[in-house]
Amino acid sequence: MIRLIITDDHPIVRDGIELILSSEKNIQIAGYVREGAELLRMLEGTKADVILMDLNMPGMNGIEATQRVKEKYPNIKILCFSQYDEKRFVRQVFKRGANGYLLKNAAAAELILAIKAVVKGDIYISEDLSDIFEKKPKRKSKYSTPKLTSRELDVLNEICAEKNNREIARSLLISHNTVETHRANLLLKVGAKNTAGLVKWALQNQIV
Amino acid sequence: MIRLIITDDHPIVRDGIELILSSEKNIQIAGYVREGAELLRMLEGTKADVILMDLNMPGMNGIEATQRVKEKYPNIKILCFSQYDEKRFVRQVFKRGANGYLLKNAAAAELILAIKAVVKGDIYISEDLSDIFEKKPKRKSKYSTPKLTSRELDVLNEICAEKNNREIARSLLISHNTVETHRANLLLKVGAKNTAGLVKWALQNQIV
DNA sequence: ATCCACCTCCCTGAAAACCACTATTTTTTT
DNA sequence: AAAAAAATAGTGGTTTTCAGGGAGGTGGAT
Repeated sequence: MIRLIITDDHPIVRDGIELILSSEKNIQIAGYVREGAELLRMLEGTKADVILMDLNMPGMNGIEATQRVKEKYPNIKILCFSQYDEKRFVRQVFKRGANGYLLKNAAAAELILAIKAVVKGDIYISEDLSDIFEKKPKRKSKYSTPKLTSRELDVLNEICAEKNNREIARSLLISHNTVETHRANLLLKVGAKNTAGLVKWALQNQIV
Repeated sequence: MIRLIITDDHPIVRDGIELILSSEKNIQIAGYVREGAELLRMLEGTKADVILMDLNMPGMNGIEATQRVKEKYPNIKILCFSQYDEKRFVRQVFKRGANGYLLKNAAAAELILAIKAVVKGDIYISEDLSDIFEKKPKRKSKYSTPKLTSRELDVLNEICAEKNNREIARSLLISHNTVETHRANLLLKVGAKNTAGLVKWALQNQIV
């Protein structure tokens, strides 16, 4: 029997999942919570095998919740469930230990498939997203803040100073191509999508 | 018997609504479509009393669809159904003839209530939204950042969420040109040079 | 001695951002 | 009722970033 906790702030979604799973005899809904903090509280008293995790929630969001749950209960599988198909969420969430990523426009059958897959120990990723992982088996899921090299930190600092690549190149005395390489590596390491993400990360991690 | 068409691109949501309405004998789901154009096609061959309309859809969005439906079938009631953070569309949809506005985090009972209300001819609006029709508390007084308009704040928020102009346009349901205008004004007002500067300012002023 | 992380540099094509305008409509204020 | 502010949308252009490749050189660790 698979015990499932649904984490989503929309009752409609919960009901939808309930309906879909009602035909599945060996999946049992062990609980329903609206956001991350509530989930952590529930886990103290309730056993679960898998958590269906919405990413966009009020209070503690799904990304943070994924990390917290995995820190405390590494055996609980986490299947992320999101309407956003952006790469950055996928990366971030897997870096924090998620076991699957399902889009909300998935069909009913796919939901059941995905739950069973992650419980079995597999990684499940929605069709539309799988291309993201084909290329890079490189960075294994180390859910710690990525370490930046000193040169990358230099570049990040300059980016936060609102400089563009050519200006950065001039002040670091390197080619603008090199700056672009560092920038690309930064995006990858930090899990950002663009400059906005880099600056946000830098400020939140007190780099600047 | 109330004939209902559900317009939403998430199968999960449809299933949830189905489950909630299964207990209601006099509401019948006459159809299910994923976006506006599909809805219009369906209405040519199917009778309906009320449409539960998601606002944020691929293809034709709910605002445009509302207008089109009302032009052709003024008797069909339209109950808009949207995320909490799409409050700003309330005015727009009512201007186009909507009969109700329900948040997606509404409880099951509220959904049934709302459907019945609009069919009866009433206007139904979610509790959390009624304040919109009273007076507008100025955002600037609250946030001690008198510089930005509320729409600019919306855009700034989305920028910090690492979205590009087209993505922002899609989620605010405006043209990407408009987003660019807001962005240009933001750069001017904040005194930033580029995206990096905007994000830095936003974080330092606790906008996000 | 050789593997590896890091730094360096280069390329292309596409997407996105930025700039400088004009201009209409809607909403709020006076 | 008029004026001001905000929100909307557009044109047409330049610059910058992004996503991919590849590739040579260094210095430290195994």
